[in-house]
Amino acid sequence: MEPKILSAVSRSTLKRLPLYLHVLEDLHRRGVVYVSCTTIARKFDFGPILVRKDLEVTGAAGKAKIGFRVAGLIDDIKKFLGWHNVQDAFLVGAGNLGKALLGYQDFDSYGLNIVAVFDNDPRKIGTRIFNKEVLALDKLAPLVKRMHINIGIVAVSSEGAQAVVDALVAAGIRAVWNFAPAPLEIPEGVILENARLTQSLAVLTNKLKSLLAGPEKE
Amino acid sequence: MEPKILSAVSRSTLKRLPLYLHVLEDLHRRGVVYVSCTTIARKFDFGPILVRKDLEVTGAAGKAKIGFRVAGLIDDIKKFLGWHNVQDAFLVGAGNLGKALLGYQDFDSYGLNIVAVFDNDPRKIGTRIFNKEVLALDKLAPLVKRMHINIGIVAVSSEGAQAVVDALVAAGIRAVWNFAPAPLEIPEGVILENARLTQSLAVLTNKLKSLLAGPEKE
DNA sequence: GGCCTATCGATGCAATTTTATCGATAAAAC
DNA sequence: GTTTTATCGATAAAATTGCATCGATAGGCC
Ligand SMILES: NC(=O)c1ccc[n+]([C@@H]2O[C@H](COP(=O)([O-])OP(=O)(O)OC[C@H]3O[C@@H](n4cnc5c(N)ncnc54)[C@H](O)[C@@H]3O)[C@@H](O)[C@H]2O)c1
Ligand SMILES: NC(=O)c1ccc[n+]([C@@H]2O[C@H](COP(=O)([O-])OP(=O)(O)OC[C@H]3O[C@@H](n4cnc5c(N)ncnc54)[C@H](O)[C@@H]3O)[C@@H](O)[C@H]2O)c1
Repeated sequence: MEPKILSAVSRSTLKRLPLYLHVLEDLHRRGVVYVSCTTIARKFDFGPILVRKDLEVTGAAGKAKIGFRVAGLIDDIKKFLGWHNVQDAFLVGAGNLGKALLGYQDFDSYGLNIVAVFDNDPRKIGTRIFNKEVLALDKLAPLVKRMHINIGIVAVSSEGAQAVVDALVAAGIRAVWNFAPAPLEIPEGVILENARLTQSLAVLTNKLKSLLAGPEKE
Repeated sequence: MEPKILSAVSRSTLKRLPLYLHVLEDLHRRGVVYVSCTTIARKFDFGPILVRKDLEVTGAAGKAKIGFRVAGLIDDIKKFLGWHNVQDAFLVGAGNLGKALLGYQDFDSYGLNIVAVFDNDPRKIGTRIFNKEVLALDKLAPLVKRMHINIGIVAVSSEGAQAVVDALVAAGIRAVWNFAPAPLEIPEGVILENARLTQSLAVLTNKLKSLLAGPEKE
């Protein structure tokens, strides 16, 4: 079957695919060749039918009784997500979070490669973090064009975030991955995706509140 | 109206509440006293009705024509999320991400306060990060009990994550905020919430792939 | 003061998302 | 070789989520 092209693919499905990928790569490392949706679903709190429906969008095909070939499935998901070819990206903001992102080894297996860091703090410009030199913002636009960069990562404070996004867009960036909590504006035709940690935290603390308040009922 | 208690509150709603909070706190800083759902919704790509429905669960009440009192709404959301009282939390994993989390100033406004850090790397134990000493894992259980800690944050590598969660649960932790990509098992009655950056990245790269492949169609 | 307009809050409808059902198929068991 | 069982793939049902409508209300306007 062909993978879905112009994305009627739901966000929920898209967000579950990397979960499967992690499980699959673990199985692959352990030498497992075939896997069923039932086996994958056991790792999560939802059922095998949902897994099957999700995998459908990637174009992967399984066989009755034996399931999907692990290696093939990994390839299909990665291709569908665009992780089979690693994309170069620019990072803006060399603070605490920026450093962590720079030092993260695994991004390449998620199709991402941070090739340069920018900051507006003169004390940081010129220093090296994880063997990458921190560059001034006026280098951003020419380098985006010269290196044909599509992805910009925003890890600056909330106040600076909109200005940084505007600069990235003006420079020709096609997609922005934003870590600041502020809601940002972006023109048509450019992708904005927010990595909001606090959303996850909100779910946690709310559940915890209920748990601590009334563990007797359910 | 009373806030919803035993949570039939959807995850989607829960995840939008912190977004509103950020907008509201911005308005509050700028001296705005009343705000309507329409105004809030303008910052996002969904409508005022959804905002109103979301706010309903917090128990906040607005007035016709003028909307909600900003300060009151902030309080109501924070109370609903459990962010009005700051909870102490333990962090396990003093690596790149762990350092970033430790250095994050704003957690207290999200109801979280990291009070101690643990690691199993003997070279890290005893060092100080952001003025907090890195402790050995055998200190974990007694301190959880002594300090009545409810929240554990996992920022260790995937391989170590399950063992760390097990240790946290054994020590009496009630809720785990996990940053490792591995799917973890947790017993009934303990909350597990995964902060998965790669989910957000998956949405981004997939959209970008579609954008780069066919910008002609929509 | 009466009318107009923006907004809330409630109810009902539409779309999306998840779950269940069922026949087909391929491997395993007997 | 036949039966049994696990799984896929498709379709249909159920549940959830998001959206629209409508009356009520409070403030602004004439
Ligand atoms: N640290 C975390 O764990 C964490 C967690 C969730 C969200 N965030 C968010 O990520 C962002 C960064 O957090 P952080 O802890 O790294 O903050 P930080 O203060 O340590 O770093 C911010 C960096 O951005 C730079 N900067 C600020 N404005 C800039 C601009 N206009 N142009 C270029 N550079 C600019 C600063 O010089 C600094 O180096 C914040 O918006 C924060 O809310 C951080
Ligand atoms: N750095 C990032 O930007 C980033 C982004 C997304 C997810 N993550 C995830 O967060 C986790 C941590 O990432 P990182 O970049 O900080 O890695 P890291 O290697 O820098 O840090 C891991 C730390 O955990 C400690 N550790 C390992 N096993 C342990 C155990 N069993 N008990 C106690 N401590 C243990 C190590 O000593 C080390 O200090 C990983 O699972 C990673 O996949 C990181």
